[in-house]
Amino acid sequence: MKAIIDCNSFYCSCERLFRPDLTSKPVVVLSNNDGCIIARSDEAKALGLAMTGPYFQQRDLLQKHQVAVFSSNYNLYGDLSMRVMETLRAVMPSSSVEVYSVDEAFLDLDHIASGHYQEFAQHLRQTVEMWTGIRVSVGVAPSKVLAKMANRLAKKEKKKTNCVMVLEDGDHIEAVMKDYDVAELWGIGRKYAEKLRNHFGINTAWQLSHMPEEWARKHLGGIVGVRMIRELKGISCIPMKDPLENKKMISSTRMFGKPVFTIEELREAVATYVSRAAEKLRRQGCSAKVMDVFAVTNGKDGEKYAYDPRSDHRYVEMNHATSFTNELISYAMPLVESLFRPGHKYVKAGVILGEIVPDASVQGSLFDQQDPGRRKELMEAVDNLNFSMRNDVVKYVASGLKRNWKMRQEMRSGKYTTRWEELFEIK
DNA sequence: TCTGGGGTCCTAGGACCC
DNA sequence: TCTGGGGTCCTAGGACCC
Repeated sequence: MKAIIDCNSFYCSCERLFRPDLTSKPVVVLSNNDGCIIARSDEAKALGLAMTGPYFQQRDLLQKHQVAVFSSNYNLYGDLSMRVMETLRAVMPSSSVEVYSVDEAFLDLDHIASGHYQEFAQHLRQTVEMWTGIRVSVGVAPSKVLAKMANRLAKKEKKKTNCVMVLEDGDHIEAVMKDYDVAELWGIGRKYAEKLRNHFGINTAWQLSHMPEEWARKHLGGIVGVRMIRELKGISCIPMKDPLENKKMISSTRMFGKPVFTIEELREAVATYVSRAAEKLRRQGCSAKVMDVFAVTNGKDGEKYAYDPRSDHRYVEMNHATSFTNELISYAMPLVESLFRPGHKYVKAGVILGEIVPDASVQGSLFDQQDPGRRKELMEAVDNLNFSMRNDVVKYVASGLKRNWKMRQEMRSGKYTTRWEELFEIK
């Protein structure tokens, strides 16, 4: 059996942890740049606030109902996420925990005897809440897809289910699936949902589960669709992922707080993103061989916003895989030069690192001038300073000092758990 | 003039997730 | 005025090879 454990309105719960006065009040958290609403508490959902709705369009409604609004505070969420995951690893055999996202983990329950799932899931839920203050919901079922379904149902009826739903018995599963909208399945997005409904008259999970595999292969993304059908039948075929796997691609991209028109500013921004991506790369002990830099323009007046993040990009394969910030920046800058077009209004830029390999297997270059050992120490020192003090306490000049383009974050809460100077105070 | 079949590798793009 | 960021996996199709 598989379980998925999922934090309830995670970002909102994190904010509330340090603002107990907001318990059972509506709370929302905004995306970077304070652009969209990306998390809503139950109370905010009840007010009819749309997920990923643009903030400025809903501002009136938010004010009218005195909703507490926060800019996203990823340092805080990341730290609390780690605590939740550590709790799971303490209660479970740690190899059976797959961290799936910042607020979710799949669990392998093979060590639990049939008939004890409910009890175990409740125990998990209570332990996480007690140790971290974060409330979670648990779904248990024979496959990941069905566990996700159970989890969603548990969340929908928190009172009735006490945030846990176990789907074990065949009749129970059938009854639930007959009533479950196919569009809400994990793995069925907007496009497939439309196609299923309009072309094939499939509306429920139950109907979908009875389609032939060959049909799924043809119409539902090939092997992905076949797996979906099997998972719905309770045959687990989406494996648990190895937690030690490294990322295959690392990126850092941002909308600008204000549009950028000059190459100097674009250079600064890209150098900053390179630094950030390189940090992530070093954190997983890897180097990258290729780099892609892109910039998104906002057309001329009246023209539709071209939201293809790769619409204008340049790509370089480096002499050898590296994770040194200065080296990566020196590869990135010529890309910016060749990308930049005077007179354009840039609204976003980013960098993507690819062909990522563990440091241990990087081939040294014959023509390397600097001693890589020394540079490694330098990078570690920089990372440590930036981690323990304040972000970007040490940075490269190329990444700029003024940073006019930096994103807006007007309502960010304190980094209560990761920065001494922002420690939570009780008076 | 006639002009195969099988394989691999790469990239772009589409779909999905949170 | 103002619409996020960071990923994954899969397929189709082109280029190239023998």
